[in-house]
Amino acid sequence: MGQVGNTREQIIDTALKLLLQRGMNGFSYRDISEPLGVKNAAIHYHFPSKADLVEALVDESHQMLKRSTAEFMAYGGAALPQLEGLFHYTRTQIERGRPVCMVGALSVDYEELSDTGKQALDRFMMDTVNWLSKVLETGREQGEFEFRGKGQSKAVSILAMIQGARQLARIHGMKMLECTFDQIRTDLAVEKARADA
Amino acid sequence: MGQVGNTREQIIDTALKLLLQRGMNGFSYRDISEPLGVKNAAIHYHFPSKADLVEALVDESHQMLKRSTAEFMAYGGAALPQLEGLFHYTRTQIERGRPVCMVGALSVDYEELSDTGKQALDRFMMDTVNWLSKVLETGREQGEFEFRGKGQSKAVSILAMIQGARQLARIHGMKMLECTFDQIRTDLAVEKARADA
DNA sequence: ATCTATACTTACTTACAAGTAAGGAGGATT
DNA sequence: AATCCTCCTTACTTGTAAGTAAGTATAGAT
Repeated sequence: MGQVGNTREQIIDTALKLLLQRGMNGFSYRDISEPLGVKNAAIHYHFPSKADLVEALVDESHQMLKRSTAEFMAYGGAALPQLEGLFHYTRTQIERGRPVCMVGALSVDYEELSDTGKQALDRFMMDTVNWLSKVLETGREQGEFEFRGKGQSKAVSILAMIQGARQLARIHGMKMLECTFDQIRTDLAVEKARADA
Repeated sequence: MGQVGNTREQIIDTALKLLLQRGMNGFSYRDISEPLGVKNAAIHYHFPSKADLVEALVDESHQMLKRSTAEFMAYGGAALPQLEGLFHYTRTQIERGRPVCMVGALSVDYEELSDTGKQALDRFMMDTVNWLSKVLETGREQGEFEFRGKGQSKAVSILAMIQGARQLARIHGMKMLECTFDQIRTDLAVEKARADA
């Protein structure tokens, strides 16, 4: 009892899984406290209201993805490995008990979110759009990708696709996700790389 | 009181909006009964458990889309108007108080669904994939569309995209949806129709 | 006229969720 | 040595959700 900051991290880890597995109204503080072996009120100590908790979880998700995209940069300036990094990140999240993404999960409960929660979700989303937007345009300039329209528009559509595919995958299996990843690759591939009719 | 089958339809209409606006655990039988001016138990009379209700709502959504896709056929055999029909259908659903789609909403609560509910959701999804798959392949054969990969794969990715975009639109406004529709059009357009770099 | 099925209402039970108030235990601070 | 801050626990309140059992009103069939 009383380890520095340990409980808070464990709460976030447990609550994040619960939120993404069951939705905002599908879990209670009890579902968090029981597996951690603490009492209900301990959660309220760290996160007075559920709105506070959910907001922290949005920020946590945002930071997690940000840390990963920063790592993808380490693969060099190439765009394709960064896109593949995003695919791999998505796969890993599912394997780690987070079947759907934060934006997908909370879009359903959107009207119940606090104002700051809504803002945090919007920041998360737009930040990701902007990152992918740059990756796509860089990729096109460098001759790695081929696509029509603006980078921003393509980025929105690809993120929508991944988010949707992750949900389809929960219902009909991982092949829905992999099939979508393949379609994104095929759609972006430069002419010579085509293999189909 | 006692009009034949009227209450049941009103329950479905009200509950469908509530489910898509707030998610499966975001509304109660009271939220349905109060606006309809009936008592809580009246809902339980028609739908003994919430699992029964949700299953009926999945079927209702499925039938609604099926009726619409059947109407799109009346536009003639052309593929593009059928795709535009789907876009229009999505827009109309949002305007009518159904911001996200059934598959997107329930994918979050998937593990809480009854077995028959899961099956109904899967049928809905795969039925839609198969319909769009045919539209796309017909469109490609007729020279209306141009795309790489299999029709089935492209259909999955487009449906994932629309589902995701509908959720993004709830958070960041309708332009997210329209931007995605435009991207789908641009991606599918035959060479001569290109307008961008 | 009675019966019966449908479509409810009244009244209730059980369970759990969110949140709070007050107190305790331990380490660090003065 | 006493105090204070952090991180909890105990014990509670209030509200609401799901579901049920038993009764009632009405229409149509017998």
